[in-house]
Amino acid sequence: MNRLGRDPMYQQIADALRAQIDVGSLEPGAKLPTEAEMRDKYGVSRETVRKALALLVNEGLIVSARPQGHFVRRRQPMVFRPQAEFRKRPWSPEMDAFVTEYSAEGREPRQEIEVAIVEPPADVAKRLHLESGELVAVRKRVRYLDGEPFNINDSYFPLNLVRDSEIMRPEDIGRGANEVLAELGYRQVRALDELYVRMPTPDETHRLDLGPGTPVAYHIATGHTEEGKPVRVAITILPGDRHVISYERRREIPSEEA
Amino acid sequence: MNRLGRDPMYQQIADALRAQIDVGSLEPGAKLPTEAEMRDKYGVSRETVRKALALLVNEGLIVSARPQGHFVRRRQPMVFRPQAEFRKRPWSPEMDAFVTEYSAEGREPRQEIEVAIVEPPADVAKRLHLESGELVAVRKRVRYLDGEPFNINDSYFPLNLVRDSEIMRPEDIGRGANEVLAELGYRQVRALDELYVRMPTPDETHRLDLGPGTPVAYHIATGHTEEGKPVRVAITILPGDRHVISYERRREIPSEEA
DNA sequence: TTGTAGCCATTGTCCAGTCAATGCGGCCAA
DNA sequence: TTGGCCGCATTGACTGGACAATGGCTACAA
Repeated sequence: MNRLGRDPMYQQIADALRAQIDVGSLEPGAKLPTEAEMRDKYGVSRETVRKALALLVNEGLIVSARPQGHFVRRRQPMVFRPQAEFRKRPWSPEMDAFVTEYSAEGREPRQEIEVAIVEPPADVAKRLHLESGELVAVRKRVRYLDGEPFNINDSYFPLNLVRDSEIMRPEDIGRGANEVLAELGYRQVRALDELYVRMPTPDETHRLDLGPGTPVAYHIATGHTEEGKPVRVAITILPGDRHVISYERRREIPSEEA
Repeated sequence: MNRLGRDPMYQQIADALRAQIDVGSLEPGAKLPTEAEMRDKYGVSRETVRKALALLVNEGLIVSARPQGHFVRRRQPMVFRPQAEFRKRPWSPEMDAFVTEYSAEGREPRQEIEVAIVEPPADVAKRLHLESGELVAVRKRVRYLDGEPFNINDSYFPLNLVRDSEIMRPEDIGRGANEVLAELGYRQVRALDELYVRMPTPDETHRLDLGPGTPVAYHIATGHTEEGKPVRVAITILPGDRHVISYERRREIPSEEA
């Protein structure tokens, strides 16, 4: 380990550790050497070692647990399948097997629900075709698995559609909010999903108890009725280290064309 | 700005800057104060200012351009629509409008193609149901827009299906590799998409010229024939700051159930 | 006008140190 | 045995400094 290979020292140290993690000589959950040990081993100052570690933390490869040391991160994703709301059972044997493989079997789910009437955020207002000043009902849910927060799901509905309905009550709706909306005469037949990948905001970091180096998927689904009226926008924040998002697709039947 | 609000100083400084960016008083492209200016303004050492800036860089909010200073990052995502390969024209007017809004109009696309015969990575081998030792053909593509790398797309095919076919030639296939596969008797009718969100590997960072604080989506699509035989795995790496991924969904026709 | 050498503001890298915070483990008392 | 206190190893926060690297700008030369 020297300066001739002209990467900065902290890069070289990070690379060395990353290689050990990739190769498996440092397994998930394993403890890294302490900062002091690495300082002596590489002959640099502690701050330089810390910079190398900070790099890996930001890459999501390791976590620090003061004062125990640094550890290789463990991962165990669970499936998020947006299509499930329109189709409980997968079409294909492939998807069936996939969902089974990643199921959260044996883990204990829980959710907290909160309902409010608010002015919609700009992106929601736009997708619901609302004039400025029109209000929305929002059902905010935080979902937990084994006591750990797993994702945030906020569903927005135009207030004039759902006022006084079951949707306004902060309880679990067994048959689903979509079904309630359908009973009110607004059955969704199509949805448009958008997925953005970015680093979390500080608020998201806090609400989801995210470690540094954990990106999130920002999933925004807009549900439309047969007539094309948007009646629901659902925003889900999915921490990258706890989820796989999956879709199944099928080739169109030729007669499908306009 | 003081220590009483017990967040560390570098957090407070980062928060102050983040607020200015959120509120828009620092617009995309704007130059931040220099480190020396902030050191004086907040009465801390330069290293502490740098730690605050490093935070924002890792959040993807700012970039540093030595020696010009730090700047608020610009974003301009384009649409990635996996369903396009089975369905050129969107179903719904909503998706149509969405694709139009984010189109890459006026920008100049280019791609580099490379073909090789390799042992498949473990995740590919598993999805193609290959025994260990079986080889695959891989078409590696890097797509550019206006000279900037935009995404990486590697498509894997079981070698025994595509040997000597057009797929092995490192040129653009106008009608698509899927069509060639169909002509060979392996028409894909279903696909299973998985999306993972994570920080890029150093290799991806290099190939896509990613700045720090840019997460990626790892999109892995497995195409199946009518009989359920997997014939293609496509892996796409999508930098989070340059893409929106979108899907459209439709409620099933009731008779669809098994 | 064009090229170029060098100045310089700015960020990048690194050091050697101080003091604070944290949580585990062991010691001791009830 | 149990419970609480405390020491200690370890990471976190921060300082004030040094020198390197970079790229734009200016002034001067061709």
